[in-house]
Amino acid sequence: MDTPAPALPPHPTEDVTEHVGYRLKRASAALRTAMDKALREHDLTVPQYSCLELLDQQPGLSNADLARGTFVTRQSANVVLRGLKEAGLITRPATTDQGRALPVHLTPAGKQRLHTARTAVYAIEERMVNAIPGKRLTALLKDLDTMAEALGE
Amino acid sequence: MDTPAPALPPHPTEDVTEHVGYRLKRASAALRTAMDKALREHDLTVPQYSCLELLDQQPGLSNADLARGTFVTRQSANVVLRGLKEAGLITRPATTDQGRALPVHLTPAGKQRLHTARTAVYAIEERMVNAIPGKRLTALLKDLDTMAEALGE
DNA sequence: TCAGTCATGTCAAAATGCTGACATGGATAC
DNA sequence: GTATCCATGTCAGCATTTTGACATGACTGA
Repeated sequence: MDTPAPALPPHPTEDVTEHVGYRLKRASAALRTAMDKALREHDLTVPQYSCLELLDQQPGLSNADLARGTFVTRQSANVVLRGLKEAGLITRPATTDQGRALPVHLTPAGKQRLHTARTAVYAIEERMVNAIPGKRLTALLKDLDTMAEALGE
Repeated sequence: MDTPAPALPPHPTEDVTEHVGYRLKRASAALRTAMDKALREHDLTVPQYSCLELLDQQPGLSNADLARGTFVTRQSANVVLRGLKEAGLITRPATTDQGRALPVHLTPAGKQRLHTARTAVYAIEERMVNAIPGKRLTALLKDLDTMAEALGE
């Protein structure tokens, strides 16, 4: 009798909390909570911060671009942008010559706010990164990417 | 002149999309979307499914327990439970002898619904798991856990 | 006994996000 | 040219989730 091993079933445990999905959600929720708390002191929400960060690196992104980049719908992104404009952190033309996409840019105030908030956020990410063996970091990043792609329709 | 290397900075890239937080969010969002789509055919939302799954493994959990287990507030969990009760998938006493916590249980219909929906969800998780080198799965699970703990105050 | 603390359940209001729908500008096929 | 398709921005309505607040039951320490 030698079936090589009890052959851990494809879905190993009956304990949901052992599943990848659960762990993923848990880690993600923890990050979200930590960022939320940290950003509150800078009067920013997580989606707002995410938009600022993307705009800092790629000025001129459109609403739809930002929606894709922050993993929400165009409609949700639109609301975020309205808030950021209201706060004077971004500019957005009412019209454009070419196409429909309206390019968004950070104002000086926007850059300022982002730069101060960033230190708080980076401190959080540092806590995360330092907690895992440096050796595995790149593998972790790759695996997260791989999973995301495997699910992308 | 021989600084040993460009000495990859503690926060390696200026590209946000390379950060762990971004990848985490991306993977989590992809999973959420996939589950949402799959569960819709079973008339369940992701939080509803999560509650059913937890209750199947640990009958008698309270609303607060489920809130912690699904990473939402007590108030949100309460709304979810109301929906599940409305749909006849769970039972929840109006009062209790001991304490305030009201134990929730699955109805036969609840178990039934869970079992059919589960196959759809497991198929998704399978896509995820199969995409990553089996060797790294346990390390990945551990790292996700480690990160969550590192952030939990 | 009794005051203080904690966890639970719940109400109300606000914020946030999504689905569905529509109009417009651009690109493409014919 | 024109018909079709796609991406964008936006409106409206609905669902979900959170924050803030309050009352209740249980435990603890004085």
